[in-house]
Parts: sequence; C-alpha cells; structure tokens
Amino acid sequence: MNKRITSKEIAKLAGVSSSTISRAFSGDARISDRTRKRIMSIADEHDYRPNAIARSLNSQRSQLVALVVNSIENPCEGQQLQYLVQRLQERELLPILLCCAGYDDRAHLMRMASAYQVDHAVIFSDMVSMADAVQIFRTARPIMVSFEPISDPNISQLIVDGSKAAAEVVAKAVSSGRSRFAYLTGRNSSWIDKQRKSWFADALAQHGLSFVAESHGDYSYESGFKEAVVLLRRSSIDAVVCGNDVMAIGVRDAATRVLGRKVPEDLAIIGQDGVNLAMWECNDLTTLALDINAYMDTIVGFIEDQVLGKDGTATVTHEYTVRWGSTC
Amino acid sequence: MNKRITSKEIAKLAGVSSSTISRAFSGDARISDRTRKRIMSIADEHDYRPNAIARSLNSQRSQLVALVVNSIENPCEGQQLQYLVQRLQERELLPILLCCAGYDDRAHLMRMASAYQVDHAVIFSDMVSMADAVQIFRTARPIMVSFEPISDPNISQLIVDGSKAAAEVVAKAVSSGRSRFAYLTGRNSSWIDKQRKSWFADALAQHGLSFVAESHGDYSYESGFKEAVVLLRRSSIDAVVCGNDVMAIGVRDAATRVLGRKVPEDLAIIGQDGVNLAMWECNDLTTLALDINAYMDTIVGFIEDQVLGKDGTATVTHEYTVRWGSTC
DNA sequence: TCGTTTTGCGCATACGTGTGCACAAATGGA
DNA sequence: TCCATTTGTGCACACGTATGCGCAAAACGA
Repeated sequence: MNKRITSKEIAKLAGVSSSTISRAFSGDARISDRTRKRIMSIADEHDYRPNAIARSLNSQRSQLVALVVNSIENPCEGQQLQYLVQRLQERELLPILLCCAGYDDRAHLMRMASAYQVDHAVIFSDMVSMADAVQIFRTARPIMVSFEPISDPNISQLIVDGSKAAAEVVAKAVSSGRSRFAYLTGRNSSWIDKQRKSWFADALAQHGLSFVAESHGDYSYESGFKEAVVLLRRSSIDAVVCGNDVMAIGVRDAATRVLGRKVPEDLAIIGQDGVNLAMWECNDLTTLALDINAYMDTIVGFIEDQVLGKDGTATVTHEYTVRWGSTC
Repeated sequence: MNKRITSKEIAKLAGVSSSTISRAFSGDARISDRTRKRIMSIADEHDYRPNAIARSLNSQRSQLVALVVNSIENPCEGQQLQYLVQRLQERELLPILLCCAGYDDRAHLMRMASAYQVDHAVIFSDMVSMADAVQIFRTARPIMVSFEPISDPNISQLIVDGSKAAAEVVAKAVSSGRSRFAYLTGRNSSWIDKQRKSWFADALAQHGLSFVAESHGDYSYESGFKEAVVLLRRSSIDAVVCGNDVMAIGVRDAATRVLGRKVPEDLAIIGQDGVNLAMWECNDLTTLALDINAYMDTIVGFIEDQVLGKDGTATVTHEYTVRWGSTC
C-alpha cells in the first residue's frame, strides 16, 4: 500500500519536531531560513504536502466551497461555473459540485456537502427549497442566487432584474405589429422562472396586452422544440418569449423546420440568459443578456468579504440588457 | 458566531459518551435501539451531523473525487460530467472540480486537490502532463481518460478508438467524389488530438489520399469559425474534419454565411464527440459519436473496483460510431 | 444462588496538523 | 563577564470522530 508521508516522518528525517515542519510550510517567521530550506528540500524529495484534511480540522477552515446547480450540462450553468471556478481556484478555494438534476433528495445532497464544513456555499439551483438551503448551510452563510429576497442576516443574495430590458423588447415587437404573445416557462414552479415571466407580462400590460398562451418546458432544447409544435399549432401566435436561450433555439427550429414559419417575419422569438451559443451566427438570438463575468464577480466579492470576516449580509441586483439578434 | 455542534455536546445532552454518538450514526450493532432512537431525536432537534472532515482524518477515507477537466463551458465536458457526477452522488461520493482552462500552474492545482486526500481522481484534461498527474495522484490510483496507454500498475486507463468510424465516414465522402480534405485540430499538442487526426489520416491513406491542409483551433466555436475562413480561402477544400463538434459548427457557419459555400454540396463537414447540440435540427452534424453514458459507466466501474479494494489496473477501449447527419 | 454468556457503554487512543507557551541558544550592549 | 533581548525550536494540547478493549449490568441456564 502506498501510504502517504506525514509531517512527523519528515521531521524525523530532518532531525526536527513536526511543529517545525508545520511552521516551515505555514510561512511562520520565527524559523531560520537554513532550517526551512533544509526541510523544503527534504519535503520535495519525498513529495510531502501538508494534509489539508488535518489542517482543516485544526484550523476550522476547509477552503472548500459548495456549488449547488441544476445541471452543468446546461450552457448557462456551464459558462457561469467555468468563470467562477477559475476565480475560486486563484484564491486557493476548491469547489465541491452538487448537481440537483437527477437526484431526488436534494436536502440530503446538501447535507453531505455541509458535513465537509464548507467555508462558503453558492446556491444556483432553483430545484432546492430556499428554506432547506438556508438551514443546511447556515454556518457557511449561503449565497443565494436568484431566490426570492428575504431579510436574513446570515445570507447574501444575488438578484436579477430584467423588467427594463423586457419592456424594451416588447416595445419593439409591438411597434412592429405583434400582439399575440406566448410564454414558454422553464421550471414553472421556481421563483426566478415566475419573475422572468412577470417582467414580460408587465411590459405587455403597458401596451394593454397579455399573454394569449403559455406552455411549460424544462429549459432543454427538446422541450422547447416539442412545446413549440403544440403551442404554435393550437393558437395563432406571433411572438414567443422563452424561459432561456436553449429553449428559444428549440422553438426556432420547430417553427422554421416543422411548421414552416419564417423568423422573425411570421414569428418573433425572444430568449433569456445571453449564453455564448445564442450569439453564434447560426442562432443570432434576440435575448435578455447578463454580463456573466460581472455577475460572478459579485459572488466572488461576497466570498471575499466572508473570508475577511466582514459581518453583515448583502443583496445586489444585476440588470439584464437586450442583446439584439435577428429573431425579433 | 454560529458554531457547529459536535458529537461531544450531543453526548452531554443525551447523557452518554461521544463514542455512543459515533456508534449511533455508524450503524454499530452494539448499541440498544432505545439509546439510538433517543440520540437520533436529539441530534435531529439540534440538526447535528457528523463532521466529515474529522471522519475522513480518522478513517483515512475522504469520499472525495477529484475531477480534472479543461473547461466545463464545453458541451462535451458538461455532458460527461453531469452524468458522472450523478453516478458519484448516488454513491455518496462528492466531486472536487478542477478546471485547467485559465489556470497556468496545473500541477499546483492538482496538488491542491491531492492535499485533500481524494480517494479517487479522474483526469479528463489534455492540458495536464500525464507524468504530473500520475505522480501527484499516485496514492489515489488515478483514472486517465484518453491519455497515451502506458503500463503502470497504479493507474487505470480509458481509451477511445475511432479508426473504424473514421474509415466509414471517409469512404462515404470519397465515394461521393471528395478528394481535398482538411483537418482542424483542437489542442494540437495533446495525444488524443493527434490520435483523432491519425484515424482520419489513416483512412484517407487507404484511398491513396492525405490531408491537403491543416489548421489549428482550440475546440471553441470562434476558433472553428476563424480558422475556416482562412483555410477555405487559401486552399480549395471539399471536406473538413474537425477536432470536435463545436468547431465543426463554427466551420459550417463560416462556410455557409461568410464564404457562401453550400454544405454538404460544396463542402462536407465532419465533427467528433457526438454532443447533444450536434444533433439539434439546426445543426444535424455528421460526427463520430460515443455513447457518453456507457463511457462514464466504465469510469464508475473503475471507481467501484477501487472502493472494493480490488487491486490491479485496467485499460478499457471504447469505440466511436458514426452519427450520420446532413453535413456529409 | 452462582457462574457463564451476552449486551451496552465508557475510556483511552489514534488520525495529521496548528499554535501558545516555555525554554535554550545566540546575540548585543555595557 | 554578566545581564537583557532576540531568535529558533520543542512540548503539549486541541480540532471531532472511530474503535479496540475493558467492565458493569443484564440475561440465562442449572
């Protein structure tokens, strides 16, 4: 068995105590350069590295961050996480990834991660109950992304607002003669999904309009495609607002390839998220976009404040802007 | 400060020793049902959960798995990881995610994770040196995905072979009159990327042909798009084989929208990976596809063997099959 | 009633590291 | 040379849990 070498063994080899090894690695000033150099060379030779588990137990800081998402298969989650993980890694923080899709007992999942004494937790997933998340990660002061605002001194919140952008898009669509709008939801039950719909509903109301049809998807291309076929056959619709970009592309494909509609002439399609692939030439979607990096930087800011021990919670709102493509 | 409750405190509340608490949670038989029930109810009340860090230190098993990838922004990695993470979660294993893209010192990154005494490590990223990975994760018996086969009793390997599928695609393309093939690499330096190219080069050789041009991308849509513009302007090409699907879509867009070529009439495009979005109606790519779930199940199998303490390494090869679309 | 077995639980120790305190050695000043 | 100060290192304990061993109480048979 390939047992791992410990500080005690390195200590023996160097003829010092294990405390000295610890000090050599923690950058303690009260240790001679000569000893440190000698220890480091012996350590390198046996490629010794301090055991982070033991260090965590002792120091009460694990340097672990729980990231709770729906599914990383989704481009939006993928893009956000890729950037966030990079920023965390730079700060010597390691992410533990929790994927809710396909795992029923989400509370159990979060408890598993919480047992590792994660220093921070970021909840992206709208598949978990806010109450559960807040309770389970209480000691980590969870950062809730796009959950209903509440006032709790132990949690930080990141909110998005797309009402202005929605109004802008709707105004354009209405002025070009559209009046029969449909909405395609994502996960119909979640707060953020309802919010997204309400931005557009409110915008329509300003023109004396409301949605004439609604359909329920699950954020996937397939659901967008399938629901669009049903929706567009059933009612006469000249604009579809989708819960995210991927579904919007599914709607576009169904409309143009199955139903022979022209986009945007016969049908306007509006997405939400502003993911990279929505901007590929072949898609060129009109969508509500967020500056994903700035968005994630806010989370990094929350975490840095927590690291510095700054007390007090924070709530930050990010605004969507319209990314004009050729679909509306 | 919201300190976490420990087994010792629960013990005090229940009027027993902390050993008994431990036994209650570990399912030890030598404890009365009455006591266990009582402990569990007190524990629930204070929502106590055993500290996984302390448990790991004591048991020498962390239940953590390091997953080393290039970038989860990439649909291929996203799909693979989503499935794998699900399977791990079901087994009470938690993934620590390492993203190499945008982090220069990949060895340092891996050492960080290794310090957490991960029980298993799966290396997907072709951005790390195999030697580094094998050395750093030695004690975890790393699982190398699509690295050059070596014989080392401490590592398991997952290899892919697309030579037959490549031959099949090339045969079709040649029989429909194509003779001027170009190859667009991904990360030109990696073993797997060279392999992929060689499958096609070998297939071409069987028809007395070889690539007449080559260009270097980075697996991204943008690189596919940009390189295609240069490539197709410079030489007369009637088929492009791409290092992955996403680049292939970039090539298609550049060819059809910038250069006015018709696909597949003027130009055949072949991808590799078989990701979901390659099969969307709007893309419908001809590509070398892998059964991603079966592929990941092999990794789960490796891990299960390691959990059961089965010694000995394993090397498994998966074969690509052709997914016929409308681009070749 | 006594001896034997079973059951339930506490004690002590280990896991590998960090750190306050004490102490020895080295240094410096007079 | 002697005392005061600085510097370098070791000792002991703490972090929270798991577990072998021992022991008392209970259960059981005769």
